[in-house]
Amino acid sequence: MARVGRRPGKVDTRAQILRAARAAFDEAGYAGTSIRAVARRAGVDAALVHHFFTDKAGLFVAVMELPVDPVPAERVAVAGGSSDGERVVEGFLAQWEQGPGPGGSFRALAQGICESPRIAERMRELLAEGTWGGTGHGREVERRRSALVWSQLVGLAWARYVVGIEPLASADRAEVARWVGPTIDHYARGGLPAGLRTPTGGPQVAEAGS
Amino acid sequence: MARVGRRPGKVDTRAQILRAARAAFDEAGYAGTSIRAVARRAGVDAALVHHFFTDKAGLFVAVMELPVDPVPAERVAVAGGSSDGERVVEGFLAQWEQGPGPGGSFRALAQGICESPRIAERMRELLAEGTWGGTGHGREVERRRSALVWSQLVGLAWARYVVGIEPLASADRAEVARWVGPTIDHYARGGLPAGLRTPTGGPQVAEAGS
DNA sequence: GTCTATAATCGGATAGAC
DNA sequence: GTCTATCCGATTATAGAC
Repeated sequence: MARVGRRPGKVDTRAQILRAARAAFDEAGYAGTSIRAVARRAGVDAALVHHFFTDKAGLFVAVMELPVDPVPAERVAVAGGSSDGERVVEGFLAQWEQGPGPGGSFRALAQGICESPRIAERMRELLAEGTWGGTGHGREVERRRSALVWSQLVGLAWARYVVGIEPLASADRAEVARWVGPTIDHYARGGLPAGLRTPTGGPQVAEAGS
Repeated sequence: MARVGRRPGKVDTRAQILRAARAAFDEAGYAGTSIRAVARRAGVDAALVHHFFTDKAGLFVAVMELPVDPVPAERVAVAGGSSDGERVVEGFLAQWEQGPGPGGSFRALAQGICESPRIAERMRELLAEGTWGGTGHGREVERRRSALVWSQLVGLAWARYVVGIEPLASADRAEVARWVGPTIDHYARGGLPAGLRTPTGGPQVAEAGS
């Protein structure tokens, strides 16, 4: 009874720093965000940030850990049986369009990857680890498919959020998904035996599954 | 006669700064490169760089102006009649693999775009202006095609050069081109009338009409 | 046009007291 | 766990002498 609503004293400082850092990275990017600024925003001291996350890259990696997973969409695309490209694209985009800034998190992530080799490496790990669930056959091909899917998704996000190329920047998610979906399908499960083939051919072939 | 071989006294200082800046950006990225470092490298004073290019972003934009054109490949893809996707991809990659660092220029460019809105805007301009040569019909569609092509190309470069995702990072250019080429073809001239269609299907649909 | 010197900040990181 | 104080390094930008 008395233990029910136990308020976590001061447990939230770390999480608070994380939230502040995430917001700051979203707004100002990786280089544009200082540890001091994060601390100020979180209402704590800068040294605290340090002794929690060691250094700036560590903080960034920690921030990226939980809230936004850069891979799940891709995971779905390759591993899941229902590789509906459109859904994958829409989900991928939706994930980055939660916060206030339009795709601010993506910009921050991209910036971080550019600047810190450590972050880039962390991304590689994430990608590699999340790629194939249990399928042991055709490792090489699966890896290739996964990489190709990811390349298109990341390029799309880049065009939409960072550079702002029209009509990709302003179009509806659903519309963009319609444009890019087939490519994802192609990469994820299109036939590319050896000499390669052209894109899937999808819907026009009666029930394309799914 | 006497004027033939006139050596340009000290005309090369500006160009020298540009070369130095380009090399520096390639190696250390945008944020990692200081104006001072550029000046040191060029053998001139930092103030000179300033009074030539105003600020860091200006220098970067100037650097990007001439040596590497981020769009020509795409221009070929959309405008040129011979929209050979594979060629486009290979040309695009080859362009970034000239210098010492593997794709260092791309990383630098990406970093610059991330950080400086001004650079991002400059990129937007470049993209927009280089997109359609003289074709006035189907502006909207052409723009979309162009944007999609660019999204895939940039995503590929990102995966290959910046993050280093395998097998995209180590594979031969030609091989990567074989993987991605069909997608470029699809975006550049695949049929997507209104309700959209799925990837080209290319060869199997006789003359796709364009 | 070119460079020296310096101003004015601001960044990350550490040591050590509460 | 938390914060104060501080070191040290680097950067942009400017003022002004040759």
